[in-house]
Amino acid sequence: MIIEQIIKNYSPMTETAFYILLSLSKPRHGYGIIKHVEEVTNNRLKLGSGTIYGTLTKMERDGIITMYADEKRKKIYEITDDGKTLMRHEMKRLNELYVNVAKYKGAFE
Amino acid sequence: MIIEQIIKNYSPMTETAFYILLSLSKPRHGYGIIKHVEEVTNNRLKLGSGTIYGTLTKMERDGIITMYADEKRKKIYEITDDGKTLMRHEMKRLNELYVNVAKYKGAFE
DNA sequence: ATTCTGTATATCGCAGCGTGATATAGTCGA
DNA sequence: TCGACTATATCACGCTGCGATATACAGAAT
Repeated sequence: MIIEQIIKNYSPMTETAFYILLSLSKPRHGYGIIKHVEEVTNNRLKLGSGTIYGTLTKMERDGIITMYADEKRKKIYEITDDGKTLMRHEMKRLNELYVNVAKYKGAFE
Repeated sequence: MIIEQIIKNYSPMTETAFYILLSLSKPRHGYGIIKHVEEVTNNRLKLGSGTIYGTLTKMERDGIITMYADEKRKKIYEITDDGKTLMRHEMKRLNELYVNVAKYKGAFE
């Protein structure tokens, strides 16, 4: 899958997809990602099993992540270069969002 | 609809829902929201008609927004107090996201 | 020994959302 | 009068996140 198509299909990224890829800042397996997401969101976000394994399968199919190691009871994934490009793109979008939050937040107080 | 239920149902907010509510920092009608979203996102985000009118109907039903004026060809909406509470909640979440972007962005360069 | 908690993955159907297409209609300038 | 823009409404489609369900191994406690 070409990178333009990937960006189109994955933007705007859901919070779930974003935190899964963020967790792959280092190689991790599904369950490890669930725990890492809980950690960085202070237990706010708890991913369901259907979410994590479904998303990982889809992301691997699309070339955003790849199998790093397949241990007996752990499938460890890492992010690909296309996945990193996608994340940089998404982080730019989040920056825009943050700027607009700062600009308009007074209207909602 | 009670505020806890609203927050649960609308979190995490989609980018679309967020920019619609952000546009209601002042009273606006559907088409005006579409144009305002294009403006604040530098033409990146163009809401489809199905998105805007469907979302506005749903938000009004849930008490997040309310009819401000019903002119001949313009239905103008404004955000309610519950809608403002929801936005403050969402903005807090976006802050968390932004902090994590800053923390991990080096891993994707 | 058994039971409970935690680790680990997979699949299914449900509900919700964003979207483009389609329809309708008024306005204003070329 | 023709096109571009304003303005709203509804429909079916595809995708996503989710909880439920299933399976299975490990270690600790009773």
